Amino acid sequence: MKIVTFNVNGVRARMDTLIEWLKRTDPEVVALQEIKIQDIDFPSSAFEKIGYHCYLNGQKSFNGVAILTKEEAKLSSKVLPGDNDDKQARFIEVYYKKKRFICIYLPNGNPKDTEKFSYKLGWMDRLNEYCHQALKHEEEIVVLGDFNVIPQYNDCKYPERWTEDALFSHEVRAKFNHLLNLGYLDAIRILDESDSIFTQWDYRDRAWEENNGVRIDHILLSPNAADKLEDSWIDTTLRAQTKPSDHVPVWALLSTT
DNA sequence: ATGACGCGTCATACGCGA
Repeated sequence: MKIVTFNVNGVRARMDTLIEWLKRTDPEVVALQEIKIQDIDFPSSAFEKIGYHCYLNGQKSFNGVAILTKEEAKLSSKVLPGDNDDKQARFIEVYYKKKRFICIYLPNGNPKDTEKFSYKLGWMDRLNEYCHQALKHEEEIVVLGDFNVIPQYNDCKYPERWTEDALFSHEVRAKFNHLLNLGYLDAIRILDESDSIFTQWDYRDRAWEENNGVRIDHILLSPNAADKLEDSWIDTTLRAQTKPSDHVPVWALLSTT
């Protein structure tokens, strides 16, 4: 089962790219972030036409997540518990072929001296609690999306430039490590410990040309799901094409036996 | 310290992202 996560930075702006890419690469489960559109306006028919079912948690202008599946899935939640006042569309979960897929767009959190940062920390606490509870059911769990977390020094080109940033702050990295310590495994790092494997490059300052990127899009696997990991990789080719997202897709191949 | 680039919007300036 080939699965992928991709922050598209606006689904409407990316439609031509997305449809061609899906037809060419043929993933079975697709997690999208920053669709930046209301559910009612989401171009579902274009995806249905190429064989996908669409599960949406969108909102106008900002944020918004979706999961696309080849066969019908069961939508199980659009709410990350723990904050009844949270109106931001950053979470969607489906069951598909006896696996639980949790697609997230974790808050950016900058600037650090604002309520945006405390919202990020609270959101991560809620995610950790949710993922902790989920492990008790002995299901195979896949948590994937844009985490807005640079886990380690070699997940960016210039760590010294990120020390005061919400993506690399000690508190944020500690909470990400807490999630790993629950037993979830980083699908990319299981197979590749090398430097300079990034998933996002700023549009500005020739960041792509100079490979000044960060690794912030992740696929985390519960231990029983990690047992089935056959391959994982980051496909950077889309970033060099016309009118790209600033992020690229992160892939995993899971055995179905 | 600042601004650059791209997307979306109660658009032609601004909020937001990373």
